[in-house]
Amino acid sequence: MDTAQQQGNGRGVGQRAGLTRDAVVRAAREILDTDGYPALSMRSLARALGVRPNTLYSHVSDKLELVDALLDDRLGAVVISRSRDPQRRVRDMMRSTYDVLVGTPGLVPLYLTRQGASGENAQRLGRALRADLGELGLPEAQRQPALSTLVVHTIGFAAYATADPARDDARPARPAAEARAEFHRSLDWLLDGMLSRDGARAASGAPDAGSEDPARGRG
Amino acid sequence: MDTAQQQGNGRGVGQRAGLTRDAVVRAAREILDTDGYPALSMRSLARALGVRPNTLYSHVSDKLELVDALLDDRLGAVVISRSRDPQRRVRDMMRSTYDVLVGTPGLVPLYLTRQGASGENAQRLGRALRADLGELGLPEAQRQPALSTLVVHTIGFAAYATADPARDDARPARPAAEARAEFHRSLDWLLDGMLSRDGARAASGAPDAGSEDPARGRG
DNA sequence: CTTGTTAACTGTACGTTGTCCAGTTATGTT
DNA sequence: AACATAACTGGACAACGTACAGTTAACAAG
Repeated sequence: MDTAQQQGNGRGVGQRAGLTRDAVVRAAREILDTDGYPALSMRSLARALGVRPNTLYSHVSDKLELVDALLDDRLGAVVISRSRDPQRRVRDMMRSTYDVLVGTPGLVPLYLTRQGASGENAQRLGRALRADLGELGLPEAQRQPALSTLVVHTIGFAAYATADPARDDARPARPAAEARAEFHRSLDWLLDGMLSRDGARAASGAPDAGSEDPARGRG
Repeated sequence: MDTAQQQGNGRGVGQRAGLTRDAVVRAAREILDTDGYPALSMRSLARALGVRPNTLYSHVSDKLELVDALLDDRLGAVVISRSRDPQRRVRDMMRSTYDVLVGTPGLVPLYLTRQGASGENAQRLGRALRADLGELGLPEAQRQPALSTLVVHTIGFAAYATADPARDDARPARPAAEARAEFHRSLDWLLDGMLSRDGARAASGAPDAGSEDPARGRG
């Protein structure tokens, strides 16, 4: 943090600004926190760094790569629970994930689009959760499905909570605390269903025959 | 369908093309089906209709409005289940929703962003589901939360299933049938947890004290 | 059958985006 | 002290959504 990121735009051609990939990601995160995702463009980011837009491509190959870096970066803020009860651990980590995601609204849909960020932090979190699910008695083969179920559910709720409501209808934009409580409840439902023997039965051996063939899209 | 939508670009100024808002939406849906969401721009849509881009603004106020129309349009393909068992009805409708959503990959994240489309079809589906949830014994106050839980969960899974995997890692891109089965299982879990008395207890009166304060994002 | 109003269209253009190409030159290596 | 590397600039391209000001076809009213 010695020579970098002052916005000194009075720099001639060939003069270095001392950027690093990390500095770029960090600056992007700052824009994200301050002005939200729509305000994050390669150009605004370059401007914030006192640099021409194309310069960024020396440190990041793509906007997509930058976004991926941001996604995983965020996941570093999720706390790995240290509770004694494994179910409580899972619950707390998912709650924490939700809170972190809701903290950066515009980014959330991208977690879905990018299949949940496969970076370092994501893997660390995934390992912890898988271990806990194993400890909770889920057979090996069901752990990964259960994990992505939890993750997708959580991201989905975060995305929904941070969505801007449709412009035309005047729904009063439900407060964040309420959305959070709703997520907590649904998470309990999901965990209950997932971990109860009943749930296991319904999942594997339920009479699926006689289903009325729920038309796979007709348009 | 008499005078419209042939791509006769040899039309002078002031000459009408006979467009209607419906024709525009229909053409947009076609582009969506054929070439996917990224290929849908106001300009490509105009090109497909044999018209200049700004013409579209006579029929649609915005791209956002167009997208909203498309979102709800899609939901029209969801089949309202007629099964005898209300839980089966709910399950089938959510499954159908999933199938429909997966049918238009690029559109799915927008359902989250736009808070699930509040158009005519969405409301029809919502009414049916709420009624069934009532029939299943959920108290009035819990129906709406339960409904959005189901919806968010379903959209989340559809979004995840249709996401293009991160470019760098070579995960073998799990087949669609597998993703579908996974969704079915998770939906059963969720319904089980939601409708069991156990679930109700865990949701309302569980000892939430003593939680280790799952840090709400630390930076 | 004329007249006037409305709204569907075109032409043009603005500002924005991500990204590429061809240079320049500071920096680290030999 | 000469050289390779890579961090930068200048400029540009193709695409995007959308606005403004015209032209004129279609329709209602007289």
